[in-house]
Amino acid sequence: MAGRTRIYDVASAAGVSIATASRALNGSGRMTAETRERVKRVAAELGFRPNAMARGLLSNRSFTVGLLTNDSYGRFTLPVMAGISEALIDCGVSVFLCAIEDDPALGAVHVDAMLDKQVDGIIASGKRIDRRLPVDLSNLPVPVVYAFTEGPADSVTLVSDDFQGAHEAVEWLLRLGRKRIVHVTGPENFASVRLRAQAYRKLVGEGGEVLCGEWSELWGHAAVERLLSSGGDMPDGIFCGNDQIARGVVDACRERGIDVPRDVSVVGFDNWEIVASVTRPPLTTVDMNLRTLGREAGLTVLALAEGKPVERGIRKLPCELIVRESCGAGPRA
Amino acid sequence: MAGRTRIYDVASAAGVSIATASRALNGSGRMTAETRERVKRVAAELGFRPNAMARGLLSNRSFTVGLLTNDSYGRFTLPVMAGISEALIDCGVSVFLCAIEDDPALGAVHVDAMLDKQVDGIIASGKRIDRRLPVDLSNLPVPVVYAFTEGPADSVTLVSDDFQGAHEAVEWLLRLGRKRIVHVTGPENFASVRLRAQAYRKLVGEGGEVLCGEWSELWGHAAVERLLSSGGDMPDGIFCGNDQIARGVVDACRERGIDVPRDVSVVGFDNWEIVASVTRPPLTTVDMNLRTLGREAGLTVLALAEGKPVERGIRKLPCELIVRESCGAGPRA
DNA sequence: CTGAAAGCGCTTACAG
DNA sequence: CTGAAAGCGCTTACAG
Repeated sequence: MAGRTRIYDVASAAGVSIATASRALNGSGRMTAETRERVKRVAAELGFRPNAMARGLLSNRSFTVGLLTNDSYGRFTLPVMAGISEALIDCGVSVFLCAIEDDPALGAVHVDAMLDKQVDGIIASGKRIDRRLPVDLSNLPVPVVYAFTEGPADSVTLVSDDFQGAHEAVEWLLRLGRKRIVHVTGPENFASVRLRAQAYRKLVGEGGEVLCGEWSELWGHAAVERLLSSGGDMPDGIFCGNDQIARGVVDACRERGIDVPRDVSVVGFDNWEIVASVTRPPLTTVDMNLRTLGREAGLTVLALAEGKPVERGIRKLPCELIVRESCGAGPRA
Repeated sequence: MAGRTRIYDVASAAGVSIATASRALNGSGRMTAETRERVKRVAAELGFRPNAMARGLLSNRSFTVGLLTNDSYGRFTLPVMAGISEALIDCGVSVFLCAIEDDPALGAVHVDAMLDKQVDGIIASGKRIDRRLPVDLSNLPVPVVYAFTEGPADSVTLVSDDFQGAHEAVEWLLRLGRKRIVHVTGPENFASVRLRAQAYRKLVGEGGEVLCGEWSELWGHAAVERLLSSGGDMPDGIFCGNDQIARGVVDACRERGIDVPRDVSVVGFDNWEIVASVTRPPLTTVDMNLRTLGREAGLTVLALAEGKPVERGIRKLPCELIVRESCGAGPRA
C-alpha cells in the first residue's frame, strides 16, 4: 500500500540523476549502453512503473479513451468495446465505458467527467446506425469517432455495410438454388432495414416480397403465419432481418411441420450467438464484424489523437456470412 | 482544440491569485463571499474545468476505478457495470472496463495499465461466484472488491444470495398450491447449483428431484422428455436453474400439449430479459439484482479508497422474484 | 555522455 | 482575508 517506487528511487539506486533515469527508461537521449541497461535492470528489480498522471500532465496525453453508448443492453456495444480494448491495450491505452441510456443530462455528465480526465479521444457508439446519441460531441477539445451510430456530416464514422451483408445472404440462398425468397425484417424506419431490403431486391427483382414488422421472435412467427395464409406458395428461402426474427421463423416452421432446411432455407442477421447457435437448426447468419469495427475505431481515434491524418466521412466495413445449418449443405460446405 | 482554460486564466480574469481561485472553487479557505462568488462566476463563464491529472498528482486520487471481468459475453458483468457507473458518476468517478477473457497475461497487462493510471480501486467481476479471475489481485497498492466472483478469504466480496433466491422461487410455487415440484438445473459443480438445490430441498423435502444438466434450452427440452418418459406423474411445478433451461422446458411442454401455466408452473432464474420476456408465456423468474450489487461494489471500493472502514468477508445481497405469467395468477398477482 | 533546472496544472501549508 | 512558494512525479530543453 505504501508509496510506490518513483523514478527518484530508481535513479538513486542506479546512481544516476533522474533525468538520466528517465531517458534510459524511455529509450531517448544518448548514454552508454551500460548505463541504460543498469537503469533498466534496477527499475525492473524495483518494479518501477511510471505514474501516468505525471506523464500525462507533461504530454497532455492520458492514454485513455472514452466509449459512450446508449446501448445499455450491450448487444452491439460489447463486441465494439472488445475490439477497441483489444486494439488499444497494446499501446497502453485503457477505455472508459459510459452507458448513458438516452439521457442527455447523463451524457453531458459523462462527457465532462471524461474531458476532466483528459481522455485522448472519445468513441461514440449506439444500437443503430441512423440515430444520434443524445449528446453534442462537436467542438470538443478531443477527437471523436462514431462507430455504429450516426455522426455529423464531416465526422469520422464507421459502420458495418448492411447492403453488402444482405447481398451475401441472399446470394447464398440463390446459389443454393432457392427460387422463391422472401425477406422478413424489422421496422421500415430503420436505415438498416431499407439498405438490406435494397440488396435483397437488387438480387431477386423488384417484385421481391418484403415483410416489415418488429425485431422479435414473435414477428417471425407471425410472418410465417401470414406467408402460409396468403394462399401463395410457401417460399423456399427466407432472409430475416435479424436472428430473433429468424429464430421465430424457424420455430414456426417446425411447429407446422415445415422442415428447415429441407423445405425452406433461413438466413438470419447479427450472428448473435445466444440466438443463432441455439436455434434448431443453428442459424446461418450475417456477422457484422463489430469487433473489427471496434478495433478500427480505436486505432482511428488514436491516430487522430496523435495528429495523424485520417480520412473523414463514412467508412463501411464488410459483413461476413457465417454458415451453420439452417440453409442446408451449401456450395461452400 | 487549443488550450483549455486553466486555473491561471480564471485567476487573472477574476483578479485574484491562483491560490485564492483554487480555494474559491473548492469551497476551502476563508474569503469574502463576494470574492468566492466572483471567482465562481468567472470560472463558469470561461467554462473552466480543473485538470484531473494535475489534481490527481497532488491528491494521489485519479477518480477512476477499474472493472476487471472474464465475462466477455457481458450477461452478468453489464448490469454490474451499470450499477457501478451509476453509483460513482455522482462522485465524478469514471470506470475502466477491462475484459480479460481467461488469459492471465492479458489480465496482468490490464491490471498494470490501470495501476499506472493510479486507479483508486479495482472491482473484480466474473460469471460465477465460485471461480477466481486468472489474475492475482492480492498485494495491490489499491483496494480491491470482488463482485460476483470468488475472492481470497479475507477480501471484500459481494454476491447474490442464491439460497434465498431459490427459496423465494420454490415458496412461490408452493403457495400457488403446487404439490409435485422438480428442480431442473445446471452442472452440479457450480456452487450456485448446489445452493439453489439446497433451498429447494429444504422446502420440498429431501426426496425432491434435482435434475442436473447444462445451462441450455436443449437441456430444458431433454429434462421434460426425461420427466415424461420416467413413467411417474408429470410434475405440476418446475423450478429451473436459469432462464434458458426454463425456456426449453416451457417450449417442450407446449410442443407436447402440456399447458403452462395451467398444467405446470415454471420458474426461471436470472431474469435475463431477452429470454424471460420472449418465452411464451413470459417467465416468472428470480432477479439477482446485479445492478444493485454493482452499486454496492462501487460504493464499497470508493469507501476503501477513502480509507473508510469496511467490513471484510462475503456479503450476500438478496434476490427478488419477478412475477410474469409462467406460473399463472398467484397469491400476490 | 550526463546533470541541474524549469515546468505541466493544480493544491496547500506557511506567512502576512 | 489573500498571496508567494513549494511540491505532486515526471520529461525535456539547456548547459556543460
